[in-house]
Amino acid sequence: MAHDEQTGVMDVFIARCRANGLKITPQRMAIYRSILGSVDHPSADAVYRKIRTEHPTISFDTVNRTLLKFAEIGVIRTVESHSGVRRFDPDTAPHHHMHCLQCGEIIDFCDRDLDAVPVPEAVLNQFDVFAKRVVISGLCLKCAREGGVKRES
Amino acid sequence: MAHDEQTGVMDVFIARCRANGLKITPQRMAIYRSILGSVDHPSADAVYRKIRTEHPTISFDTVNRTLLKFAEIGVIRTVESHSGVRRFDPDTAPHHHMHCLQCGEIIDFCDRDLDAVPVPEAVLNQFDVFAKRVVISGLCLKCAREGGVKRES
DNA sequence: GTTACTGCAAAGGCTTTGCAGTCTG
DNA sequence: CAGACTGCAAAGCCTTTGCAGTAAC
Repeated sequence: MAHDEQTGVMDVFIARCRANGLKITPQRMAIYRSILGSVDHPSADAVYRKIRTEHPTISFDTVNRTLLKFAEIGVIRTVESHSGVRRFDPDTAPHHHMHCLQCGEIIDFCDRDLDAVPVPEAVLNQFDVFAKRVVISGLCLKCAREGGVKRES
Repeated sequence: MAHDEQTGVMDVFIARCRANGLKITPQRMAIYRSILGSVDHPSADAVYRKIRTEHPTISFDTVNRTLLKFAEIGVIRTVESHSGVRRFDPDTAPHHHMHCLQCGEIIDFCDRDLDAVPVPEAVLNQFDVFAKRVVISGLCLKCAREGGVKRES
């Protein structure tokens, strides 16, 4: 990511916070910068452990509360998960998920055709649609090689 | 549901258990029958509370363990969730979800066109696909009426 | 009779809440 | 300076684990 692009992203972030009445603190800047660089879908704990290397005094609670706040104002998202642990997604652009039933990994992928699938009119009538995504469940290559899940087809 | 149809469903269920080496117990029968009648996506606790009215002596642990076992052998599914509480889905046929960001409700809907969306070849090459579903995020009518979420577009 | 399941209890993990001190605007 | 944020600690849920007794096959 080029330096001016990074600056631009942070400017948008700051404007977004201000627009929602959130104060700009060093912790929030660090947390946002950290999660922006994540390609996976980290849990609050994963973000905490990563950020701790640069900001040893930050607390887990601040990280967790901040991530929830960010999700609330829409600068990040929470992703659907089967594991019982909440995970966050810094990518708010439309994209889709492959979800491994064995290891729980969630892998992003993009596809213009899937982006374009129409929302049925019946849904539009009874729901205020913000976003849509295709979620594919199955096994990642690694887990498939290791023998798959215990399941009858 | 007609009586013979109900019987048929239970027969399939029993055969499925036997094929996976699971014993048929009154608890398992009751739990399966209970969740079959659910149109929502109950948590283990919800199933427990519902089943308790008919089987006051059943324990929460049995319900929870049984639901996990059922999901393992594929007679039910777990659904992706944002809330941190695991939820189960008795409907193993392909269908899609509307997910309310405010109240967390997950509403099923069916759509032939969405069932038919093709999985990209790039995904097929790096993933063993079991199922796919379209997940629509937004607000249900009730929550939309109550003012929606705090979020900047 | 053997193997697996149930129910109870305890432990474990993640998330949420309350509060005093501190910092942003 | 006022209101909001941070960090610490404790409490709250939900889920998982171990074990003895019991039931299915």
